[in-house]
Amino acid sequence: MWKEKAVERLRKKGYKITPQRLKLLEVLERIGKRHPSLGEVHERVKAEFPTVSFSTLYSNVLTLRELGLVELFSLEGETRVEVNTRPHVNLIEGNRIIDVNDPEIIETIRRKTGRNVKLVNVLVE
Amino acid sequence: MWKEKAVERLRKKGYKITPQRLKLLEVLERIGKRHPSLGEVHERVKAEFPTVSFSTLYSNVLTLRELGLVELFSLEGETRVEVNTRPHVNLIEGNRIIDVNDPEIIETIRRKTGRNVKLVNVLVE
DNA sequence: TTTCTATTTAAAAATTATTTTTATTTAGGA
DNA sequence: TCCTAAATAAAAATAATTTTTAAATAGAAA
Repeated sequence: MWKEKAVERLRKKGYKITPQRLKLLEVLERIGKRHPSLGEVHERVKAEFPTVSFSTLYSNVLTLRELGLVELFSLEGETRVEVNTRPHVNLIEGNRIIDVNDPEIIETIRRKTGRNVKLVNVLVE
Repeated sequence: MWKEKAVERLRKKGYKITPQRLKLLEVLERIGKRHPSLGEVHERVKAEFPTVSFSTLYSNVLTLRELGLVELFSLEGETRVEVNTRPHVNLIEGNRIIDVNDPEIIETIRRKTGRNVKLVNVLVE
């Protein structure tokens, strides 16, 4: 599971496994597929660990990004968290984001652009 | 040209062709390909028409979006302006954005997702 | 088990980027 | 030239981070 991988990587890099971090990992494992905004993640974490401040959450999300455990991207002025760090397609319609696992799309883009694709955000109507 | 099309559509919809708007259209025609942020657009406009306020520029950009003359998308916490309203691929590497006109990519995505594609933002490394 | 200390946390302040409000000015039709 | 709805500029308000700093603590070492 993603959470176990995250704990493992944090440990290996010398980060401390604090209760706040564990709760964050738990929440991301649970709702990461929804590509929550930082504010939404904070709300979810607070629901189960009310003393966690936004700045703590924020700094921990940045740590996860440095370790390659999450990607961040902007949508409508908010930062969204992407837990699926493998190249894939996000179908974005307004505020809704749907994960699409379709290697052919990724491969077509890689082949035609010659670039190493991290994430594909498709705005649809 | 895009600017002429924009003037035409503004007129048809009853919007007034103010000097501030004309300058905005001129700037967007010139630097739109770079996907400038709102702040960058404002700087460029101010360089040639110093009294234009951000709020004026902002409200005019929103008007252009309503008329389908520009698209807006977020990148690293900033709103970027997209003048190319035809479906296409933006190759995004950090702060650099490169337009890629490749109908095959668009068609592959449309076919595989069954959705009407507006814009494809590809994050590459 | 206790100590130690670099790391982490929480709170608050600061920053950045919009978004809204409002009083004044003006483009363009009559 | 006049008129007025639309547009503008300035400022205030809001939203979302990002930074700063002092206090608390995880976990290694004794």
